[in-house]
Amino acid sequence: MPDPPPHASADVLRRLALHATSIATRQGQKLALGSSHGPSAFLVRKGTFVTYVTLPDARRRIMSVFYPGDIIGAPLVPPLVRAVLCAATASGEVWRLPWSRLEQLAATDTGFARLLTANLIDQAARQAIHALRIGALSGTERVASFLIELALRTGTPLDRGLAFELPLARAGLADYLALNPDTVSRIVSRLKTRGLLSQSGRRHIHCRDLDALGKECPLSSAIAELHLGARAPCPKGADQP
Amino acid sequence: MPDPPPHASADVLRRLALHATSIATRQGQKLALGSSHGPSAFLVRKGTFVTYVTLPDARRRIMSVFYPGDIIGAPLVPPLVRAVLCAATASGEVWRLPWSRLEQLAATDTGFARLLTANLIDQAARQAIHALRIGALSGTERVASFLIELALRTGTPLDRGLAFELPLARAGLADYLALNPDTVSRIVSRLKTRGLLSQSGRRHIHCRDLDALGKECPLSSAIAELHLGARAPCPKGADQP
DNA sequence: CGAATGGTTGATGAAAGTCAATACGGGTGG
DNA sequence: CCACCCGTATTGACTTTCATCAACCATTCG
Repeated sequence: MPDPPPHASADVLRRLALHATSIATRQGQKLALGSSHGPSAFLVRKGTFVTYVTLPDARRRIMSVFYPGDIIGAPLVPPLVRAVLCAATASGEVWRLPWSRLEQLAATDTGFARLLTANLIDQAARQAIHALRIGALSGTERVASFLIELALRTGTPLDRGLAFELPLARAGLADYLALNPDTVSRIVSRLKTRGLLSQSGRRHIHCRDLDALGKECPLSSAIAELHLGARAPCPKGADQP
Repeated sequence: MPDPPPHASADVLRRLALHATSIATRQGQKLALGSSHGPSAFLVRKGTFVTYVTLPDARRRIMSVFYPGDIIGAPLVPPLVRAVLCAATASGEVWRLPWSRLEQLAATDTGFARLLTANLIDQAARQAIHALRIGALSGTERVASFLIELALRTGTPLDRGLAFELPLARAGLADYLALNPDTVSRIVSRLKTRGLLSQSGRRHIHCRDLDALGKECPLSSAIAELHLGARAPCPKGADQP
């Protein structure tokens, strides 16, 4: 770990809260990356969010998944292809502020600047891992690596393993992992048959033995290193801007 | 284009030159991303460079391609998997300086800070395009999109088209495009047969009609938008640090 | 000129995509 | 609380694409 985990200190958050508006989100809600007042920045507080683009031939690709603590800046999202920020989980919360305000804060508030840099570097690393996932792994390996990521980031201990919610439906998983919905379904079924996962309802996954799942993909140790330190969501202390 | 093209102004470069060491590189030369003095930063002056990682199962993946004007910071390269920076073209030149020095410069020199930010955002956009390339395009589309990128970035006008050098051999192309060397070879052959490309020697490509090549891939307009503005290599004016 | 490296190409197989029929889950209204 | 309905998920049959292996060819460099 090059840097301490990106735990926003409560102080920094309190200062940030002075400039931000809290937004409660529902599943599928889209958030404009910019308005007439210029580009926006978002801090994820609760839930999972994704950015996606739609290609000329109507294919959709999910570019990134964001977790609590992540900072999303309109200028950092692919500026060419039309990108959309969208709430993935049933309920979520983000803080929004103008990108210019965020830049200003970064210039004047050392604590915030450090937080921002650490988070952006963390995101770049995740992006790199994801590029590897898509470019170098088989379907099963891709699914396994993402499930491990979700388990470590968002999971809660249960019965000697981890339980977590899928922030994406089959089609969303497929769009993120560069696979087909049918293929994702087959792969998940196979993992369940082999006893590596169990599912209750459509979105609840329980993985009894994360190490066994880790054996399914060559990137598991890198993913563990990245996400273990970052597990804690935003610290409490500045709950309402 | 959100920002002016990242032409380093000669002034900024002159200031940067005071802190940097020039390194002439040959094909395949590896550059350490950090030393005992801490992480390094590089500014590409001439030639093409790549970063790659080697997966546990010995597969190699090229993560990024860098062109003149790009700034490479050790902390920004995937910090988990062991990454290597490597000169791709026969001869190249980079300036190296300690990452801490670069940070310091960015904090005190507004012109340089702007240059750095613009370049990092440009790189992020290219990274996003590349993720799309690998995740959403077929083999032929991937190859076409990369050739268009190279033509626009590094090509010189020739006979109503563009001529350029491949910075990577077949295996390198394959590692970057998430394909097999054999498959890349087949695809390039097919493009040549169809008259979209012609090749002289092993690494010289001539594309008579870039629009025709553009029709082979859905991302061509995004790529054109990104790379057209950035064609000019580093301006002259501070040639030796 | 000849060895070595890298490129091409054909035959084959495995993995994932596509299409279509069917099953399930979760919400709604009776 | 149950029955129904819609959207989503699963699964099978088939096709396409790409990877693999192996043999052969072309460049380049000593």
